[in-house]
Amino acid sequence: MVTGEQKKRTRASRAQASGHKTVSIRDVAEAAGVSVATVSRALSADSESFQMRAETRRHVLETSAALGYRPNDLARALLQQRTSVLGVIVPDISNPYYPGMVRGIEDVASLAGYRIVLCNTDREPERLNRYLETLVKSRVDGVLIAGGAADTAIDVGILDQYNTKVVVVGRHGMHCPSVQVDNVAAGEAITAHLIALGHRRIAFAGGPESSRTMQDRVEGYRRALTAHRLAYDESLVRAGEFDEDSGYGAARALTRLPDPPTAVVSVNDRVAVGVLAALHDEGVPVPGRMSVTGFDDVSFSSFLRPKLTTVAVPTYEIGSTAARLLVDRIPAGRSEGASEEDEGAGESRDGATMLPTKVVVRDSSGPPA
Amino acid sequence: MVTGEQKKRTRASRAQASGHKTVSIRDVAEAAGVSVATVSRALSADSESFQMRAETRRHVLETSAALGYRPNDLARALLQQRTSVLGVIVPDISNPYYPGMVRGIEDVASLAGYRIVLCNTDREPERLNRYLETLVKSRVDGVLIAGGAADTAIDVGILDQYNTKVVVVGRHGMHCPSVQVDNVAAGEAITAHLIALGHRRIAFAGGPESSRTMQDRVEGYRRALTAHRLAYDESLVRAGEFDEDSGYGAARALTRLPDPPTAVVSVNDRVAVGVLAALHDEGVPVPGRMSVTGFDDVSFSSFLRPKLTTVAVPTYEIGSTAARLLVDRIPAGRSEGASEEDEGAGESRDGATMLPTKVVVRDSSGPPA
DNA sequence: TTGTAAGCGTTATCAG
DNA sequence: CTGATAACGCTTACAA
Repeated sequence: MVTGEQKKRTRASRAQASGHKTVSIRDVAEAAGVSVATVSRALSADSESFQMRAETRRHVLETSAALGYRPNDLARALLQQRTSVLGVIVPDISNPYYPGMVRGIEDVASLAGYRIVLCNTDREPERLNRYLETLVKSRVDGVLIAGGAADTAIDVGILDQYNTKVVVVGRHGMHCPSVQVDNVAAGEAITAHLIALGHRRIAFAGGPESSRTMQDRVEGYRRALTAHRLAYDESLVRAGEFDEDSGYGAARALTRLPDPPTAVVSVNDRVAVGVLAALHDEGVPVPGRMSVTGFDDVSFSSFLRPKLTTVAVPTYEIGSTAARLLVDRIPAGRSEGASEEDEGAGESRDGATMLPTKVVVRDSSGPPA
Repeated sequence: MVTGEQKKRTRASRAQASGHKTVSIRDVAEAAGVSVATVSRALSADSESFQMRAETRRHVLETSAALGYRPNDLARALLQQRTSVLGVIVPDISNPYYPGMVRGIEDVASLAGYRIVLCNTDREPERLNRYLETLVKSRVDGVLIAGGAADTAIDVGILDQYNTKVVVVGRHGMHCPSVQVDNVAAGEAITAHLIALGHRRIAFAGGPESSRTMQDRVEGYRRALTAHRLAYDESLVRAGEFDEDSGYGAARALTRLPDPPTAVVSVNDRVAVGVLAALHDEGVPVPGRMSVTGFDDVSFSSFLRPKLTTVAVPTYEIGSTAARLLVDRIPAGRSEGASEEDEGAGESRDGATMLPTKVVVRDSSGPPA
């Protein structure tokens, strides 16, 4: 009795002092004249599975609604040891490659009952690790790491110490599942397309050398050259950023070469836009005197003039696939461990799920002059 | 004694059963041979403010590190009544207007010690409200709502019942602070630019009629017309989506009109890209026979040929400003209420912070033929 | 069918 | 200077 009164007074006074009134399960219980357990049962997701008088349930539901009660997910999470939160780490959401992917992630996460917390690393390993630390402290159920130095000695230890599942997008050195596109093959394919058109001097534009994506696409470009017995000329590979400016600069430099290339494969569509702009400014007709290709196939690619030949990369699917992979790795019940069964269906633990890319031939590529 | 042993056994067995070993403050306490209170103090952020033997602190810190202990933010949040999480609601992160804004939000949130959870509504009020519900249940400290039916009877009640601060981006009918750009004025300015160039028949392309942003930009367009005694011709206003396709379709329709316009203001840059594409395909020179303007000034605008005349909208700043506004509204201590003082410095409760836009004249606009 | 009470992992308030 | 212990809000055996 006395205890009850005290508690009530505590809550009441705090609420009064702070000027607002977040209602808890106990408030509902008191108002409805039942115990908190009963309220919990009435409001539980699988309420039906409990044996209780329909009348009681109805009454509790009504009171709860009347009071505007919202169960505290924090308390629940603390108890159940799962937060229904996924960490999503990307280099930079304002890089057009990622929004589609994040959308894919959020869509399946949301459908599966998860929220996502978004982190931007700017490809700085230090930031990556700081975010991982934060995410672990907040006990997210899983983390999805996309691009940006995923290799850099990520402290996987802390992740699985706290039972945090991980899925990586892209190539990496980590011991965990991943979703990838074969950028090497894609780079090779788009370059081969140019070679088939008759090009012999082909340049490569844009992208930071530290990026694995960039490295792979260049590697593919290089392989295509080699496969067709064409020389790999370093002066034709212009690294930079993933933006228009890099493309612009690269193209200007390229056209000024004593022996300029007849085609340039860009590391992504933004870079290609820059290339196209520079070529336009230099009065170089595309594809007449120079063929140009992009990578990713973002929305505006087919609206450029000339329409951009590019490699379609299914960013949305990359995201949704990765999210599904992650969600599926998270044990359902509150304290499952590594029970053998739930890892079923040929889904390998550390497997790389490869998604297809596709060369989309449009108008910016054609035979050399 | 007995109780202690029991507890220990419980933890141990659970850990064993589940196969992993998330370490708690009690584990650290036991390992270090001190009480949990001491551990908590040693690890507290303002540890220095506590009176304790340096030796003890050092020892605790070491043990903690050795065990790989990561404090559980959930427990802390439950106790302190604040999660350090911000909800961010946008129509669609893959719409290029939002990534920059979200980046701005995340940057200041992160710096202020907040994480952000991202939600996409696709402008569906139902989804908006479902997300709000979720966010409140997870007890986020604040919510940032950008665009997309922010008007639609948002249940503000539940928000401040659970003491969740809100900031809105864009015009709205809610009783809370907001960050806005004056889209009406901007629409008027860009249209005026065209009029000053000598245009008399000016069209408007793209954007869903349900969008407030669209409505405002059209309204500005209309006002400019009226101010200059030009007729507002409904057949010249082609609604659609915010994408390239809408621009393309609108432009084709416009050029086929018996008395086609000599200029078209697009609701955003993506639409403008579509317009440009259509005009190119129709053989209509820009700006020779048709001037085109965009809105937002996204990264590629200055790389289009002709370079796009547009209205620069500071999306990053919109995000960072809104986030700062929100963070500043969240009480620092754990259970502050609406104490009068901390609302100081002329920062009005429901004020609209207006951010400037700027007409950027480039090459896609010029005098009519 | 419903209630009691033991935690989940912290921090803060008292004592010692 | 350090240690018990009571919350925070919820779920779930176990009792009644």
